[in-house]
Amino acid sequence: MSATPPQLKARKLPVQARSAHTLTVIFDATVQVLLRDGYSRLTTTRVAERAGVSVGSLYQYFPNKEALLAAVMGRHLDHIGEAMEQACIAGKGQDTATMAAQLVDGFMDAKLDQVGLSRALYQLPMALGRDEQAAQTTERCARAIHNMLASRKASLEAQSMAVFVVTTCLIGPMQTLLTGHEPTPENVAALRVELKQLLLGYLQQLLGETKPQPHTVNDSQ
Amino acid sequence: MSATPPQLKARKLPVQARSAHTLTVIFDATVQVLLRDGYSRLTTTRVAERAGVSVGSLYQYFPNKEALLAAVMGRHLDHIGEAMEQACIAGKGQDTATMAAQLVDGFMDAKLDQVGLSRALYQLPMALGRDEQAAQTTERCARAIHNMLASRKASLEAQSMAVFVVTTCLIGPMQTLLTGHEPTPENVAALRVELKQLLLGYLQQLLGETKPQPHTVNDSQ
DNA sequence: TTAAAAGCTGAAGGATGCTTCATATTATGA
DNA sequence: TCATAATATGAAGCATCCTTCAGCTTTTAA
Repeated sequence: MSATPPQLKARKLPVQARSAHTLTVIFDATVQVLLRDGYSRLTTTRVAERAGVSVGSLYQYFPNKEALLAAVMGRHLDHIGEAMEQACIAGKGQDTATMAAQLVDGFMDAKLDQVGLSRALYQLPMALGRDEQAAQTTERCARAIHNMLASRKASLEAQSMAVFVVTTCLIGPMQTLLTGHEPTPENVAALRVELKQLLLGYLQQLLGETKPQPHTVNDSQ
Repeated sequence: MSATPPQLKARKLPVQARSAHTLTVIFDATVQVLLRDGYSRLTTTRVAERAGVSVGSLYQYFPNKEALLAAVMGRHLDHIGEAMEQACIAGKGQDTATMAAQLVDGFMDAKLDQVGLSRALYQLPMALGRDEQAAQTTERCARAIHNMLASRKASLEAQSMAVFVVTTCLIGPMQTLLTGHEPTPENVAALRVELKQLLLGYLQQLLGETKPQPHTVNDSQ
């Protein structure tokens, strides 16, 4: 199922405690370097240095730099996947509000108890300057959206997080769609419909068109 | 406002038609290389080659490779920003369904009339193999979610796009939050609340707890 | 105790790729 | 027409960095 390309497979599995430790420090160092220096300055030498091991050790467990990154990302993705599966099991058969809460908390918790790694991986593409641009565009869109919504409801100042959600909740679906196989017109059309439903429901709540749905805000942790 | 770091600024602006054309072909070539060969194989030499100009020409307009990427991404972001502002203007003062439709279509159209570029930029981080992993995790989460929802509603087979939206709509907000400044606990808590509202509303529709909201599905293009 | 296995080291090979600059070509406008 | 500015060229310098490997140290288990 998880068919990892051959060049990305681990070269050797640790058998002694010593090497398991080495593997751990290499992982940690990779994340640190990613966070402190960014992807473009992540070199095998630098990782090894930060980890306090020699480059040779690194290459004992990873056939190449790419495999190292793949492993780090794989770990994180597994963590997310695990968390979501648990959340869904916990939500199974429950009421809708609980399901929603499980999904949100499951995802956010999983991301947040690996904040450093999460940030590093998201920023992976955004070498300095580019993430700045992206942030500015988000700001710009948020302003425009706030402005539009203010035409219908004056007291939006306290709702900046809601505007933020409106601004960003379309990103994930589109990103995922576009990252996969070239999207078909049918998929695109279907996605349009669903996203409109998604936003419509949320905006109606936000603009006070529906009475607040009865649900307990389950503040886990 | 758009404070581009000095090393990323264009080195020289075209004054003759000839150089304007050169700039265009360089942009196009960059996108092509990004799509065909991926980020890791995007070299200035290769871009110049594909563009049919010399490397020197490239460096006449961009101080370095990073600036080239920044420019390409900047263009795309501007396009998105522009589109969203227009959408918001069009939606201003309209009914909620229209607003939702404007936002969705505005965003999707903007992304889609630069599909190639969109895909290239999203994949930028995901050198071969890593995007595969990500896709698998999405699949995994979608299955879990489908399973959970099926405990409440049997006929979900026809709703795969809805499940997809549930699976992915949390990504954007978290990604954006984490990519910016280190998130505060207050922001995190507020986001939890909002995302639960977002999902709750959508899930209620999906599970048939609310009568379908009256809204015209505005199929632009 | 000791041979074999596992793990570690880091200098150096080799490849790649960014960037420069001296030179050549083309365009402008007086 | 001609001087000047704009633009284009691409070989080569320079730096970086991935990766290997022969030898050394530590652990295992017999």
